[in-house]
Amino acid sequence: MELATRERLLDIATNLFAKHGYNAVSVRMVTQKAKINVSAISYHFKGKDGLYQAVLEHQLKLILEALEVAKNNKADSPLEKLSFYAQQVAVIHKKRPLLSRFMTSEIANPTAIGGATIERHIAQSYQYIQELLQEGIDKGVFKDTLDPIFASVSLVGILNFYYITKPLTQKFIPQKLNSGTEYNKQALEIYLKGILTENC
Amino acid sequence: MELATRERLLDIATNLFAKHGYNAVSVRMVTQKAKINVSAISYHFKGKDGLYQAVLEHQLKLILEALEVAKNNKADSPLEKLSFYAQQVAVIHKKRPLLSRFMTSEIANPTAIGGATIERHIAQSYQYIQELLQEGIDKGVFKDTLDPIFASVSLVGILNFYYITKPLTQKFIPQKLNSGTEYNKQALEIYLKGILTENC
DNA sequence: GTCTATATTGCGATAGAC
DNA sequence: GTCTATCGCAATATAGAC
Repeated sequence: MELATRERLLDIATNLFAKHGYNAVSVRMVTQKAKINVSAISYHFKGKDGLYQAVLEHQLKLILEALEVAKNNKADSPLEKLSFYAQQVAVIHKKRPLLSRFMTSEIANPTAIGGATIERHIAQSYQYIQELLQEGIDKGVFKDTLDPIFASVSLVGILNFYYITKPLTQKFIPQKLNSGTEYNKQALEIYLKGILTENC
Repeated sequence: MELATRERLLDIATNLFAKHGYNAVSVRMVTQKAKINVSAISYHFKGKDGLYQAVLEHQLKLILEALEVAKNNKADSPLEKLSFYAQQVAVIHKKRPLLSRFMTSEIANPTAIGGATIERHIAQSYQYIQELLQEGIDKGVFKDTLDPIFASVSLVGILNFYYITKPLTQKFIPQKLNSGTEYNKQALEIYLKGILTENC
């Protein structure tokens, strides 16, 4: 069974936009790969902008969903919440292997279509993490010398950089099947050991 | 005294390419800002590709230079070498505030002009860091459970992510004068505490 | 829903005058 | 070194036939 034209276009466009970026991809490329006429883009998505927006929405959807799930962990300690959040990051990257491309591309060179949307997603993530960090500092489990803002950047950075640079590093870093999960585990270990108060 | 045309074009092109990326910038934009005719690009740089290449070369030059300087620290311990390297990262970002834009853009969507060059620069940095980490593990100062490859990604990530996301986060993260240096200091602290063997 | 045909705009490059 | 003028091409978009 073949995918409906709209879904096929969305799939092809996702891969092309992820690899080359919005401006380097023409709607002609997309429709040629889909073996359909150019005008199909306008019919299904009201133009190139609409196509890109549809792609982005699908890619970003999981972020806010995961954030909502994380926020419902009321019972846990800040340490456990941070660990759960980190795990969610790995899950999302596994489900959406191209997401980091879009995020990175929009961070470096925001487009009129995606820039504000991505900014909103990142801002919400940072806010949640900063609250967790502050809670941990107040409770004495995280070092009180920490700046929660800087520390939130460090966490997001250490957790995501592996995926961001993956298209580049996979040429000189051997890839195993569950590397993402393994990286995530070690990165979180380093980070948590780095922010916990000494108790020995 | 005005800058020579060539330098003025280089400067304007650097800012435009950094902000919008290679494909979103036309040579007409550059020359209009410089208040000079389009054909000047071909005259001075043999076309748009040559212009972008000249911009990239200027931006990247400091990376390999800093790496050479770092490698000449034969006397120090792995711990001190890592700290020195981290400090160099902050220095480079201060000298070239737009460098992270180019790196990030090329990582997400490599161009035919810059992709391979950036890859080479990053690979060399990773190799140096991995050697330091291995040396530290062998000497017993870094945890022997560390994977030096993953740990090198974590270090590069935690050190650079602040600069990568700066264009985006500066809208909701208050900026101080020497934030870069301060971030760098705390990030390195977290990372080093995270990889050092416990000795208490 | 998919096609052809076409309108319009902007791109990079360059020959040749000054 | 800088300009004008122009070429050739590819881009997005859309009206209208099927």
